[in-house]
Amino acid sequence: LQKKTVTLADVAREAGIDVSTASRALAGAYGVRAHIREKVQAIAKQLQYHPNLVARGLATGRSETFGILVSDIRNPFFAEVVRGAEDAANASGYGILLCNSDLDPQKQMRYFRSLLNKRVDGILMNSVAALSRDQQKDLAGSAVPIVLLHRPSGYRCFSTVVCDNFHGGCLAGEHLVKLGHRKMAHLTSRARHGNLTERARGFLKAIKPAEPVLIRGSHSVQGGYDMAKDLLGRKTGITAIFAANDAIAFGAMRAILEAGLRIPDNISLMGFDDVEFASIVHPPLTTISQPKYEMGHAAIEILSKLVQHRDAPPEHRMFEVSMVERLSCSPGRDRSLKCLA
Amino acid sequence: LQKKTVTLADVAREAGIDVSTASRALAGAYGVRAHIREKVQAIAKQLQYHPNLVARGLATGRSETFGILVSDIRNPFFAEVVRGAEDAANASGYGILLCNSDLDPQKQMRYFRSLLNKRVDGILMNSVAALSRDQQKDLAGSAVPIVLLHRPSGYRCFSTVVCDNFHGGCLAGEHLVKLGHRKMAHLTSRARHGNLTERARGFLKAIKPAEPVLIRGSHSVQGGYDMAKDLLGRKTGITAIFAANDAIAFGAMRAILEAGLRIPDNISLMGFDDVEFASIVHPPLTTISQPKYEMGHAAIEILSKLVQHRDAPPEHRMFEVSMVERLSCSPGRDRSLKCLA
DNA sequence: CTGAAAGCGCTAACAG
DNA sequence: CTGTTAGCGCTTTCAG
Repeated sequence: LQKKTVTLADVAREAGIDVSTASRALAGAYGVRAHIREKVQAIAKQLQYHPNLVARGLATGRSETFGILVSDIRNPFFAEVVRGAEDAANASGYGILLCNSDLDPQKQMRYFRSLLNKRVDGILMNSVAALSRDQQKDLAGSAVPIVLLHRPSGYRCFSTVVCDNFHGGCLAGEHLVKLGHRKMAHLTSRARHGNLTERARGFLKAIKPAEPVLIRGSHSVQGGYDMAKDLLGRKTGITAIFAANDAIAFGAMRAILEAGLRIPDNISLMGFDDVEFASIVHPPLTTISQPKYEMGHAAIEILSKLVQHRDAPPEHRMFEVSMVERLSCSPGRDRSLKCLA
Repeated sequence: LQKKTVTLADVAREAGIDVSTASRALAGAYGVRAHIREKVQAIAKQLQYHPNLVARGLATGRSETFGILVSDIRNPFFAEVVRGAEDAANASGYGILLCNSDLDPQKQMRYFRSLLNKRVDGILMNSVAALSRDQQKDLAGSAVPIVLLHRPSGYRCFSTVVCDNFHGGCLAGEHLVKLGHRKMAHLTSRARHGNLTERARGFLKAIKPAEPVLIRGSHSVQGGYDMAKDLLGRKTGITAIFAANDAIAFGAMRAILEAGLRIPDNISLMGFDDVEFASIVHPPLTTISQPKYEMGHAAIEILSKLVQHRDAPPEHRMFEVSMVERLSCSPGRDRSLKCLA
């Protein structure tokens, strides 16, 4: 923490040896006599030597840094993933360069480019779905390992970390059906979005032969609010709602309460993700839980591995989901009459 | 995005000039004939040249990167601040290295050190309160500009970005008093924490001569839950609670509801921060709003300025707060009898 | 205005 | 085992 930074040359001079020897001595032994290594290490500590990682990066071609490109860190889902990623990175001596893309293709590509220019050793992106075919090809053509948080439709050269979205959708559907619900709605994204599509597929399959009222909008709190308001205005007589993620569910919750209805008495509500606030809202939200922190962690582990073995094939990890039952759902069949919607 | 990276030397060779000239040409003119500059720029684009920022960093001593050291990005408050910071950084061509310290002094110092080793151009830290005198001196002694999100008690060499916590506390107190509350509680942190202390001071002053029941714990959702549970168990007869931040308020909210009480009918509740979920919980939380995004933005602006003028004095910016009134508070005086607490 | 040369601090082949 | 020699790719004096 000194003003005048001490370099490896200083250490070497003080020890009366060459910088290359000093480098090796500090690098972790191998090919340097024990007593001289210890001496160098002692001097390094005494002089408070700290390697200039920029210089090392230039010499080695590795920056000991990963890039993370999410749509918005304010989304609690990503915050959790990023935290898991950061912890994993830190444990392996890596740093994290954070970028927020808002899923804007332009921004995404610009950030990607700048991460490349900074010579990151790998990149974790939440989605390439908004990118054109050519843009995706550009990413694929770059030399850096990339792991995605969804299954891309096209290129197979990306690694992926996902949860079992399909199964999650099934769990939600099965739960609501078991509770006796027959007329249900599903609130999901308008945009093409691999994960949410899978959730919808699982849900549809599970509630068959029933068919949900399908509403599409923005997969955000505001979007959930808008969709639910629209839904309630239509008087469809549904008794339960499955929101494609918790944010949508929170928005829907507000719309439902504002409409003078009660959860779960009049309408049952389920979410997906299990963000922290799912347990804090009132009523606490029944939702499908995915291991966000672990997924971020796993993504970085994959990148670390890929850095070691440059030629290793992309890796794919799928995490199990589970339903966490709280208080936002109740039996549906016999109550359907009471439904004011 | 090509496999074989093209260097400045490639561009120079193609243009038939020296790398130094090419460097200047791309750097932004100055001292190079217009037509040759354009030629170089054209070739650079055609060859898809992208500067290696690690190399540039080594040469210039600047990394075009800021470090951000927050306790936990999963805290929505910090997510918002970081997003503002990232946007500001990006706008000036900077990147953001994100670290989560959990306010653990060891971790904090380790991260700080590693940011220094990566040669970041400045650091945004949320707090140094957990650090010892000596550790703070270490930070102060480093050459990088540092901006803090609170007023440190000791060293004056840090820049700061804060909101008017004292005034925010006053606003909360005045509001509750105006509503007729006389017996109130304040839920705050156990740890020394500049910002929260200020809020408490403002609150105390505003409700004078009334004296609040003061409860201390962890400034988190769980902490709020525990504190409120403790409080309600004591049967103090309070009719309103001012939580030192929204997280505490959310926890308190759950404890209150679990105790079979209603907000605001039995107990009024106020928070501080105005995170997104303050408007989503039920009832929506009345709280003191501080401009989180703008504060992160401002912090980076200060760092950018400090990078330019290395010798400029530390800068201090205080942001105004405002009360946003939602539905978690109601008149207190005549209801005090109804209070079951 | 432009080229030559030096160097940022470190690593990595290659001799000795 | 250790020192010598080359760079990594870029910026930046300093001459010409």
